[in-house]
Amino acid sequence: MSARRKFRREGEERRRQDLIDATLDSVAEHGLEGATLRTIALRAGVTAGLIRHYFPGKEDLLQEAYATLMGRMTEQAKAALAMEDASPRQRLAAFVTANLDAPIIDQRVFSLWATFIGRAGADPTLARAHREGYLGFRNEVEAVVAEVLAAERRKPDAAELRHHAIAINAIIDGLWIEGCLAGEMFSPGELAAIGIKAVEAELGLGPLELKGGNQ
Amino acid sequence: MSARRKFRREGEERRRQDLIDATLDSVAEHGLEGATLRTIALRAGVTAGLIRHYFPGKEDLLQEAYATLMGRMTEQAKAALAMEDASPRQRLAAFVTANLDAPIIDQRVFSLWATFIGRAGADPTLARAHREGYLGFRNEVEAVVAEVLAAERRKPDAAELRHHAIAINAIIDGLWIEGCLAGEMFSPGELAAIGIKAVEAELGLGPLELKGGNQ
DNA sequence: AGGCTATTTATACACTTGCACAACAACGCC
DNA sequence: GGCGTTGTTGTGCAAGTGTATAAATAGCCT
Repeated sequence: MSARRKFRREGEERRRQDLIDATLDSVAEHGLEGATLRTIALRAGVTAGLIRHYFPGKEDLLQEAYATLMGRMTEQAKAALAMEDASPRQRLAAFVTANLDAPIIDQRVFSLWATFIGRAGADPTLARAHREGYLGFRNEVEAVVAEVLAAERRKPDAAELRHHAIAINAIIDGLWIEGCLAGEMFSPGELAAIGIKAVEAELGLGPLELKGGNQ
Repeated sequence: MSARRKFRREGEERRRQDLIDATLDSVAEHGLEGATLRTIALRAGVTAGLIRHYFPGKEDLLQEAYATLMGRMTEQAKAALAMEDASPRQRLAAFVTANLDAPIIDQRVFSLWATFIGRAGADPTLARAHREGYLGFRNEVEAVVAEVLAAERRKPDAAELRHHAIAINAIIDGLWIEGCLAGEMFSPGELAAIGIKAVEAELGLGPLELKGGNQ
C-alpha cells in the first residue's frame, strides 16, 4: 500500500526553469509571504524536497527568480529599440509604444516587480540589481534621445541630455504603472499615445507635419 | 520569582496608533513576510497577545495600516495645492516640488507602497483602495491644469485635459520612484526641476520670463 | 537484462506562526 | 482605601515553515 508517487527525471535546466517559473507564479499570486517551498513545489509538479537538490536554500531560489524576471523585462524593453531602418524619432516612438502596450503592461509582472522592489530598501543585493537595470535602461533612452536631437540639428550638452533621459524614463515608468494598475481605464493604445506626446513635448519636438496644423 | 512585566494602560487611540506604526515599521524593514505579530508587538513595546485585543486578526491590522499609509501620503501631497494666493502656474510648480522633495521622497514610504501595492493584483480590497487614491490625486492634478490653461487663455476639451492629467501624474510618479530608489544619484532639487520642466513642456508653457533669457 | 547513479520522494525535526485563553494588575470610581 | 473593570501579560496549541536526510526508483551505460 506504500504507493509511492511516480515521477520523471527532467533535464537539469528544465527543472530549474520550471521551479523558477513556479516561484514567480507563487510570488505573483500570494506575495513573498505565501510563496512557500511546498506551494512552489506543488505548482511545479514536484515535492518540496526536490528544491533543495537544485537550490541551496529558499533565498537563493528567490534571488534567481528575481534575476530571471529582470532579465526578461529589460530584454523585451530593449528589443523595441532594435529597429534598424527607421528614423531616430520613429524608433523613440516605437520604444515608448512597446513599453506601454501588451505584453509589457501586465498586472502579474507589475505585482512581481513591486513585491521584489519593495525589499530593495532592506536588501542591498536587490537594490544593486535594480540600479544596474535602471541605469542600463536610462542609457538606452539617452542614446536614442541624442540621436533624435542630432537629427533635429540640436546640440544638447551632457546635463541636458541626462535630464531628458530622466524625464522620459519617468514618463514611461509612470504610465506603465498606471496601465498595469488600472488598465481597463484606458482604451487600447491610449497610454502609448499619451506617452509619445509627452515625450515629444519634453524634447520640444513639433508635430511631424509642419503645415496644415489646424489648432 | 514570577516577575511579571510592568505595564501602563495607554489610551485606546494611542495604542492602536502605536500598533499601526509598529506594523508599518516592521513591513518596511522586513516585508510582509517578516512582519509577524511578535515582531510588531516587540516594536510597539507590548506583548503579542495584546494585538488581538485591538484587532480581530492580523489581516485587519495590515489593512488598517495600509489605509493609514495611503491617508498620510495623499494628505501630504494635496496639502501642497492649498496655497491660496499664488498663480495657478506657481501652484502647479509647488505641487510638483512638494511631491519630489523630502519628505515625500523617502525610501521607507516607497518600500511600504511597493510592498502593499504588489498585492493589489490579488487583493481586490487593496486594488480598490489604490484606485480611489489614484483617481483622487489625478482629479486634483486635472483641476490645477485646467486653471493653468485657463490663465493662458486656452480652452482644452475634456479629453485633452484628461490626457494632460494622466501624463503629469505619470511624470510625478516616475520621478518619485527614481528619487526613492536612487536618491543619491540626484542633487537636491534636481528632480523637482526636471519635473517642473517636464510638466510645463507637457502643457506647452513657454519660459516664464520671455525677455533676457540668456540660455 | 542488470546494475549504477543521481534525481526524486517521503519522512522527520526544530522552530515559528497566528490565535485562544486564563491569570494578573493598573486605573477609575465609590 | 478597597473594589471592579478591563487592558495587558504569559502560556499553550495546532498548523505550517525551512531544512536535513534516508529510502526508492527512473533512466543510462554496458
